[in-house]
Amino acid sequence: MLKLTRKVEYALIALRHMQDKAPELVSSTKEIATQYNIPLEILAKTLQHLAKENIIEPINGPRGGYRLKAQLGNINLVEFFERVEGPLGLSDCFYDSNCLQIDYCNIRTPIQRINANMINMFRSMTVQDVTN
Amino acid sequence: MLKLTRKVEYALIALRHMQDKAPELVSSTKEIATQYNIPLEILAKTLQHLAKENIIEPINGPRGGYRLKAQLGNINLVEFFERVEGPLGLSDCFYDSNCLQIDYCNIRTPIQRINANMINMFRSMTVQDVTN
DNA sequence: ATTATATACGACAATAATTATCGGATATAA
DNA sequence: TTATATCCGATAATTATTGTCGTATATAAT
Repeated sequence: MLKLTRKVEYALIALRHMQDKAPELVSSTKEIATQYNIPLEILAKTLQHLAKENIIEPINGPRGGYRLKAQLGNINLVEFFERVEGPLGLSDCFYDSNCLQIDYCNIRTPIQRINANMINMFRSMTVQDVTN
Repeated sequence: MLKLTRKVEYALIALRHMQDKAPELVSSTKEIATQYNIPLEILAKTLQHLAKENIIEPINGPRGGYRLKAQLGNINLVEFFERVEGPLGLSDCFYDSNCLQIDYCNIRTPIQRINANMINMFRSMTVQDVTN
């Protein structure tokens, strides 16, 4: 409960790795997977996703890899989580009405308040707060 | 990601249901399950768990059920989540070292900071903030 | 040109966590 | 005695997450 996914963790590890280098230097999937002991294929998918989101820039071919493209200080954690994992919320019912309780639920409003607190908290931090 | 479990939601629904009644009145599992469209057996387990935690009091036999025992305003949400679901944290590595990245991880410290923010936020609210 | 090394990406498989079900026990009010 | 309730371990089903495979495309170096 209330956990980050591996995908998010791998993404953050990779971003921090890139951030620790000079901006023009490139990091390959293999290099990162080896160094942090992350399954190569999963990390590859994750990085491809970040590239599609324009957070990193892919460089094809041998000696290729990725480097940072976006300003990590401009991406707050809610935005980042949603770009990597989709809609964020303590319960699904805030963005999807497929819940058996929804018509009778007596905690929807209070949970929504708490959800708002959580969202605000994550929005007050940027990716750079993690990668620095 | 970052979701509550059904178990926690069912527990909160049940507690609010009890809180809405006069304190000496009893609510049966069946009554709550029916009213909120919750699978009976799961709710039963959840309520048994809450009873073991001394949050509610069981009344055996026909016309039995449960009623509130603890002061919901005295139980903050971190305590509640942990009593219902076990240790709380954005990643397992804060209470369990079974992680392949743990020796090389470059985001452990920053994630721990964020985790602390989240814990503080949930600790600043009580169960009563949900059931009222 | 050829080769080696990289990303790109859809389909699929395995694993783990969550959610739900079953069977039979005990307690007690009517 | 009976009906209705909690109690509780074992297990099954479902879903979400995590991981794998195969193949295609891009490009730098030789």
